[in-house]
Amino acid sequence: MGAGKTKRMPRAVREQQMLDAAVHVFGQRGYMAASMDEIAELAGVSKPLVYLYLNSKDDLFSACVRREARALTEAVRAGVRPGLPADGQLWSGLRAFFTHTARHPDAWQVLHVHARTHGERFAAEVAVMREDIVAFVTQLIAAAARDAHRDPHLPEGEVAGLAEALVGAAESLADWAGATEGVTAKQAAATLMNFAWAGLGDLMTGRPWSPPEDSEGEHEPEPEGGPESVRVAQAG
Amino acid sequence: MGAGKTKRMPRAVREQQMLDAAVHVFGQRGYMAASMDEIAELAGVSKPLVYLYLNSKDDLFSACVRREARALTEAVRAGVRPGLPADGQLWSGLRAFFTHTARHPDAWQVLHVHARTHGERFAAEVAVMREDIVAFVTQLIAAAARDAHRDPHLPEGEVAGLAEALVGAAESLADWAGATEGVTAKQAAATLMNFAWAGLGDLMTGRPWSPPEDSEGEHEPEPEGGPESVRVAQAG
Amino acid sequence: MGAGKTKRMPRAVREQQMLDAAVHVFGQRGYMAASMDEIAELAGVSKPLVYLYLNSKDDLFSACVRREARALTEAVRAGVRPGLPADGQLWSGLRAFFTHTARHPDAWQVLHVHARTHGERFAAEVAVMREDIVAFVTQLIAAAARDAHRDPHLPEGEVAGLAEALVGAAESLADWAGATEGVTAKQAAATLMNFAWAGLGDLMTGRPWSPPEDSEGEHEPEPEGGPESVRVAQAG
Amino acid sequence: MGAGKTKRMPRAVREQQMLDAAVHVFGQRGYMAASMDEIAELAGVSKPLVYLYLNSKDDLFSACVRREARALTEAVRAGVRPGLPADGQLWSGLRAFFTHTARHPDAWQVLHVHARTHGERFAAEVAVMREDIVAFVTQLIAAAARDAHRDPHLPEGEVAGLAEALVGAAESLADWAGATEGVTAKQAAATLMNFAWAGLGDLMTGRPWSPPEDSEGEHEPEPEGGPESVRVAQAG
DNA sequence: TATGAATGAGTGTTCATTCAT
DNA sequence: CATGAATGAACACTCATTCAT
Repeated sequence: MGAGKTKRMPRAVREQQMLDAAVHVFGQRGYMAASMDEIAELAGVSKPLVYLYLNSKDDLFSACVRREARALTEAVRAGVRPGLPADGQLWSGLRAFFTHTARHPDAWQVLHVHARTHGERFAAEVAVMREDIVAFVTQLIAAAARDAHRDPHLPEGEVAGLAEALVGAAESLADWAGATEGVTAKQAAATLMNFAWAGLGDLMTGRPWSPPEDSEGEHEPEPEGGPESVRVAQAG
Repeated sequence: MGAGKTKRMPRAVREQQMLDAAVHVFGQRGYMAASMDEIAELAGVSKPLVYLYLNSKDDLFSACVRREARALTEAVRAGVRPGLPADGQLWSGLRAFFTHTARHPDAWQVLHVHARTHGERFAAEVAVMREDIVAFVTQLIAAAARDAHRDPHLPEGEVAGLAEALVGAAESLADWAGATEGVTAKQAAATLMNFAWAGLGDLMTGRPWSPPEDSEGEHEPEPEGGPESVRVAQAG
Repeated sequence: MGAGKTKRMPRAVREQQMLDAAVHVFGQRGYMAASMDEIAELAGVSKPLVYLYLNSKDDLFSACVRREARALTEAVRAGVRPGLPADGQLWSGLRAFFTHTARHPDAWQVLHVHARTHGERFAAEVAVMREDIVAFVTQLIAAAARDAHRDPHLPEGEVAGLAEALVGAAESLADWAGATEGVTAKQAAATLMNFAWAGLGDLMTGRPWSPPEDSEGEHEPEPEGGPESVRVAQAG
Repeated sequence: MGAGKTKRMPRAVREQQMLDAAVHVFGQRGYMAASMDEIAELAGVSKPLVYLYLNSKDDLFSACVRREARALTEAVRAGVRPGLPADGQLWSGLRAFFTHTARHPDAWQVLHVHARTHGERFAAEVAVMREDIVAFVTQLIAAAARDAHRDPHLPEGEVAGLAEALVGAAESLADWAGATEGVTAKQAAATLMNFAWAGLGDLMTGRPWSPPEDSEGEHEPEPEGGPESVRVAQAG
C-alpha cells in the first residue's frame, strides 16, 4: 500500500498530479532545463500520458502558469479584509501574498522568474496577473491619500512608480524570505509594511507603523490538507 | 577590406569580444537557450577558439557573471559621493545603479535573472555581489540613524530586512525602467528615493524627500565610447 | 439520435466501417503515415475495438488490400461482355476498370501505390490480382491474333511484354484521369483503346480504332447506394 | 585498410555520399519508413553531420529528388539523337530512359513512387520533370504526324492523352523490367516501341515496327565508373 | 460488445564538445 | 593563432499496442 504504483486514476486527478510535478520541476530548473522525462517520472506516469493530456512542453508550462497565477491572485484576494482602512487592507493583502509564496515556492519561482524569462506569451500571461495586483495596490494608495487629506498631494504618474516599487519590493522580499531561514511570512509583511508606510525617515525618528493586533496566529490553515510540495504518488 | 573578418587579434581583445557576445546572448536567451554556435558567430570567431580561450559554456558564463558583477559594483562605488550625508550618498548610489543597469540591460539580465536561476555556483557569485551592495546600504541606513539620534530606534535585525526591501525595490525598478518607455534612470532613482526615505505616509502628508540640485545632467559619460551593445567585429 | 454515436452494431457491419475508414486513410496517407488513431476516429469506434476485430495495423492493411483487390477484379470481370470479339471485350473491360478506379480513388491508391511499396507480402497480394488481369489481357491478345490469321505472328514472349505495357498504360491513365479535371472514365478508355489497338502509326494515317455504339451511357449504376467515399457513421 | 572508417572528407564529397545513401534507403523503404539513423549509418557518418549538411529529413529528401530528377532528364536528353526522324528519336529516347532507370533503380523508385506519394511539394517537383518528358514526347508525336501527311488527323486534345499513355506505359515497363529477371533495357524499349508505333492491330497483321540496326551493343558506358548502388565507404 | 487509461520503443532534431590540420 | 570536420548524448514528441473494467 501507500506509495506503490497507483494506477488507473481518472484523468482529472492525473492531470493535477502532472501539473504538480511540472510546477516543481519547472520551478527548480527553469523551462529549458526541465525535461519532460523528469516531470513524467516525478508525476509517476509515462511520458506519452503527459503528452496525451497536456499536448506539449509549452502547453504544459502554460497550464502551470495559468493555474498558479490564478491560485496566487485568489489567495491574495481572499486574504484582503474589505472593510478595513487602506493600511489595514494593504497589510492583510501582503500577509496573504507572503504566506502563499512561502507555501508554494516552486509556483512562485515559475511565476516570478521563469514565466517572465521564457517567451513573450508567458511574460504576457504573468503581466496580466501582476497588473491586477499593481492595480489593486495603486487603488489602495489612492484611497489612503483620500482618507488622509482634502486634496491629494501625489501626482498621478508618481503613483504608478510607487505601486511598482512596492510590488517589486514585495516580490523581492518573497524571494528573500523563501531563501532565508527563520524569516516568516508575517515578519516579511511587517518589514515591508514598515518600509512602505512609514519610510526610512520616519522609522529613524522613531515613529514606525505598527501591525494591528493579530488573533489569528501565523498560519491560516489551508482548506486542502497540508502544505504544498508535490502531492504525487512516487513510483518505485 | 573594412568590415572583413578581422583576424589575428591579441588574445585579450578576442576574449573581450567573446564576453561581449556571450553577455548579449546569455542576457537575451538565458543560459540553457543560449547556444555556443550563436555566441561564436556573434563574436566573429570559430567555436573551437571560444573553447580554447574559455574552456566551456559554464566557464564562459562564469566569466560573464564575474566581469559584469565587478562592473556593476564598481559603477555604484564610483557613483557614490563620499563626503555627503547618508541620504545624499544613497541618492548618488541609486542614480549610479540605475544608470548602469539602463546602459547594460543584457548584463543586468545576466546578473539579476539568469545567474540566479542557473545553478548554485552562479547564484552564489551573484549573492556575493549583492551582499556587497546590501551591506553598503545597511551601513548607510545605520549611519543615517546615528546622524538623526543619540540611540538607534531600529532593532538590529530589522535593518537587514529594510536593506533587503530597498535593494529589492531597486532591482525591480531597474527591470521596470528597462521595460517601460520614457522612464529615465533619474526618475527611477527619484521614485525609489521618495518611497524609501519618506514612506507612503509622509508622501501623503505632503512632505516628500526631494533630490538635491543636480548640475550634472542626465548622463555621466562613460569612458569607453558610446552606450552598451555588443562591441564586436561582425564578419562580412 | 440521428448522427449520434451509433452503438452496438453487429460485428460484420463494424468491420466494414473500419475497412472503409482504413482504405480512406491508407489511400490518402500511405501505410506508414496512416495512424491507427485517425482510422479509429474516422470509423467512429475506439482503438481497442479495431484491434479486437482486426488484430494489427498490418492485418488491417492486408484486409483492405484483399477486399479492394477482389472488388476491382470482380468489377472488371463483371464489366466484360463475354460474347464479343476480342476488341469489344477489351474495350468493355477497360471501361469497367476505369470506372471502378474513378469511383474508388482511395482504394486504387492503396492497391496501385501503397500496397506495392509496403513490404513483399502486400506487393505479392497485389501481384496476384495484377497477374489475373494481365493473364486476361494476354489471352485477349492471343484470341485476337487467332481471329485475325491462321498462324500467330507474335512470338510467345513478346505477348507478355505487350500485355504488361497495356496494363501499365491503363494504370497510368487511371492515375492521370483521377488527377485531371474533366477526363471521364470513358474518355480514358477510348484513348487507351485507340493507342493500343491502332498504334500511333495507324492513328496518324487516319485509321483509328473506334468504340462500338454505346447504348449504356456513361455510368453503370452500382448496387450499393451512391459513389464511394467513406461510408462511416461519424460521431458528433 | 580499405573500407575502414574513412574520415575527414571534404564537405562536397560527404554530401554526395549522404545523398547516395539517402536515395538508396528512401528508394527501398519510402520516405516515412526511412530512418535518418539508417541513412547516416549507410553513409558512414554520424547523424548530426547529416543534419549539419542537409538540414532536415525533408530537405534531404528534396535534395535526392532534385538530384535524381536532373540526372534522369539529362540522361534522356543526352540519349536522343537529334538528327533522326521522329520514330528514331523516340526509340533512342526510350532506350536512354530504360537504361537509366535500370541502372538506378532506387532513384527511379524515389522519383516514380515515393516523391509522388509524399507531399505536394515533391509531387510538384517530379511533375515538372515528367511534364518535361511528356512535352518532349508530345512534340515527337506531332512531328511524326507532320512527317507523315499533309494535314494532321489527330485532334489536338487527343495527343495529350496519347503522350500520357505512352509515358505511363514506359514508366510501368521500367518497373516491370526492374522487377523481372532477364528483361533488358533494350527489350523493354523495343516492346514499347512496337506497341506504341504499330499498335496491336498492326502487330497482329504482321507489320511490326522494327528497331534500326544497332552497332552500339546493349550498354553505352557511363562516364563515372560502374553501375549505381550506393558508392559509400561502409564503416565497420 | 466496448472503452478510458496507460506505455515501450522509436523518431527527428539539437547541442556542447573535440580532433586533425 | 585559428578552424573545418565530426560526434555522443540527450531531448521533445509519436505511435502501435495492451490492460482493466
